[in-house]
Amino acid sequence: MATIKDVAKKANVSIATVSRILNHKEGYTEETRKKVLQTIEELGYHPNGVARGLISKRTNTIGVLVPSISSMIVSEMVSGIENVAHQTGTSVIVCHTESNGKKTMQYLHLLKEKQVDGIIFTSEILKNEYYEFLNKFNIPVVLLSSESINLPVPHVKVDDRLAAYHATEYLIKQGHSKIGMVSGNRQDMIAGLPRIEGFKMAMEMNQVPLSESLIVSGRGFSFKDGSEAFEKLISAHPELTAVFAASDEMALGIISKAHKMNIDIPGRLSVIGYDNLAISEMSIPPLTTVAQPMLKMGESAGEMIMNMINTGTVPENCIVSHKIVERESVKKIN
Amino acid sequence: MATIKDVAKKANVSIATVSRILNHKEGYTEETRKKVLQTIEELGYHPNGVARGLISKRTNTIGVLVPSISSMIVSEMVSGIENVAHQTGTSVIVCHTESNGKKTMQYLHLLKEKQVDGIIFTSEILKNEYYEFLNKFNIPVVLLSSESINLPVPHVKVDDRLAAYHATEYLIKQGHSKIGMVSGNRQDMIAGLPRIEGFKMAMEMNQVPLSESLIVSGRGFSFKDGSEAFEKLISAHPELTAVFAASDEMALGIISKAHKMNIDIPGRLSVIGYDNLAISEMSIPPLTTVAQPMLKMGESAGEMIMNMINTGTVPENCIVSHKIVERESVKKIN
DNA sequence: CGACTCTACGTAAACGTTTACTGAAAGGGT
DNA sequence: ACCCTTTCAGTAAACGTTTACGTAGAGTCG
Repeated sequence: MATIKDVAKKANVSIATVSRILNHKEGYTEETRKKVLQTIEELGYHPNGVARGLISKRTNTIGVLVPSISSMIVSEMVSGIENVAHQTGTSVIVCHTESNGKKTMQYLHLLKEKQVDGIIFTSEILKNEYYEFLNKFNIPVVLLSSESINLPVPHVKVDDRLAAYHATEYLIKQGHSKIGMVSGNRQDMIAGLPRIEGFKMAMEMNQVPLSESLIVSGRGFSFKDGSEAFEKLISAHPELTAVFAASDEMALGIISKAHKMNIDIPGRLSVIGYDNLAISEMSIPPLTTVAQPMLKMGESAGEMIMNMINTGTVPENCIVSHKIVERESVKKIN
Repeated sequence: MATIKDVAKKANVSIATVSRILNHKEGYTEETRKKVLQTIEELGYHPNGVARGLISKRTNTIGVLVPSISSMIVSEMVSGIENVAHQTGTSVIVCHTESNGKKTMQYLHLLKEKQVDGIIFTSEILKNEYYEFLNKFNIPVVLLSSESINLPVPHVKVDDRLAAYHATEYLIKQGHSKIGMVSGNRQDMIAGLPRIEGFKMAMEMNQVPLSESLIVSGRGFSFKDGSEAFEKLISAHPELTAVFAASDEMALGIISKAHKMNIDIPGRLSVIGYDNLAISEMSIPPLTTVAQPMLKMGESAGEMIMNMINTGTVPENCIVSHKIVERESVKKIN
């Protein structure tokens, strides 16, 4: 395999010159540049990124930690990250952590050993342990679709509380006043609690009757969780005309279960979801839902981490805006 | 940042000894081992993978090239790959190539520069240009859910023709004799043509009437493609009682369109899909489909590439078995 | 007790780059 | 003609490891 030395020898110059040419520094004539470039061509030489990384302390690689939640929700964000990373010749190592925290620490070690330039934490809370590790080694971090209350780590996310507020308000504006919520895990400080709060807030602000029994939460945010939680909800509150689901998958679970129970959607029951996954336009009926711009969020996170790496500064948090995409699962009533 | 030198100095040994201890070679007493391990702990030393990679010519990193097709179909395979990779401390760089071929070559260059130990090509045909490049630099490759007729590159995939044959035969066994197919891109030598062939073969072998107009193909394999192709198919052949869709997404498109046209599924029309994506159990009705064991395929491909890397030998191809998972979108008739 | 074999460890080269430093030649001003 | 500056280019150190080779001391054996 040809190295920079081979090129230098064959072109009758020093390796320094070759390096300079490759890196577009100055200090050579157009003539030698041509000559070197040509022998590079002849030799089929490609620079060795590992050697470069060793001395430059930059690997042009970032790590992304994602939990093994719905692959659908994650893959778009990762695409966004890759989009901006690849523009600068940076590549992305994705690590799927199980909810199990031990694996996360392992991956952190792995990524540190690989000398990644930065790490993006996705949809996962940043434990102190993780932060200390990263901080100790000066590895830039950004949180994507997550946040940290106490640690000085920048994040990009949508305002879940506000989005849930809007979703609920949307239902109310369509004339609904008997509204329930199928929530995700209440313990989840990122996607669980805030959405519940937003729901409650919208109900209260609009003087819609609200009781705790109108909110039933699942174990997670999955299809099955949604389906099961909905069953409880609807049997306790058969009068409901609308439901806010904390995720699209849950909304699909609701639709599926409702179908089995012969509850027409949106005829008798309206459903609004949360996420705007690709599948939400494939459902019957197509799902009205609040859209998180996953791709854009990924891109923002990518840009943030790149900035941190390049400038060493800590950027501002980025709250991206959600919007409600209206399809056919919510009916206007009255 | 602590290096091996710091450890050596503080522990009063040479760097060689530290290295030997770290790599579990022989040549030191238990006593010195303890001492070194302890100072490693004290210093918070972590080995630098880049430096190691430079000399050992192994980066413990593999690249995975995936086309930007349905993210759903891809993410499981990637998970499989990661599963086996991570077991040996290897990490995975995923590159999303657009169908556009130029980007693929770019990524190949990137991955070569990063000195990945091997590359997995997913759902993409291996052009000669790619192969030559990889071959020139001796980078192991395996094809996942793809194959090459003329190039000596091992692959893992299901037998698409056979699987399509079985899917069609399944329909026939349920009593259907008026069967159409909504196929993907005919030009696609991997997932397009073979599935059509399998369909035809099953029809012929079972003496079910077959005409070219019973097969209408979409541009790709998407929801929309399925929906559009189905519209054409059903208007030309309103007598159909069953359809074989070349992908689950297409099947969902069919179901959705059928719903709009007031065609009951499976009451009046049975549908069988292909892929067994997560969403196929979320549809109404839940989709009967051909399951490709994506996760397992990813794992097999991962194992194959690891083998190639470690032994330098070329493993056998791996044809994994599909199976039909029966849900509720196909009705038995007569 | 000398020769020989192990064992435990150190020395230094190598991996393929980047870059600070140095130097030579050329050009320009007086 | 001399000095100063600029431009082009080479030398060598450094990055943090692994590893081939060398060596000193301890143990074994006749």
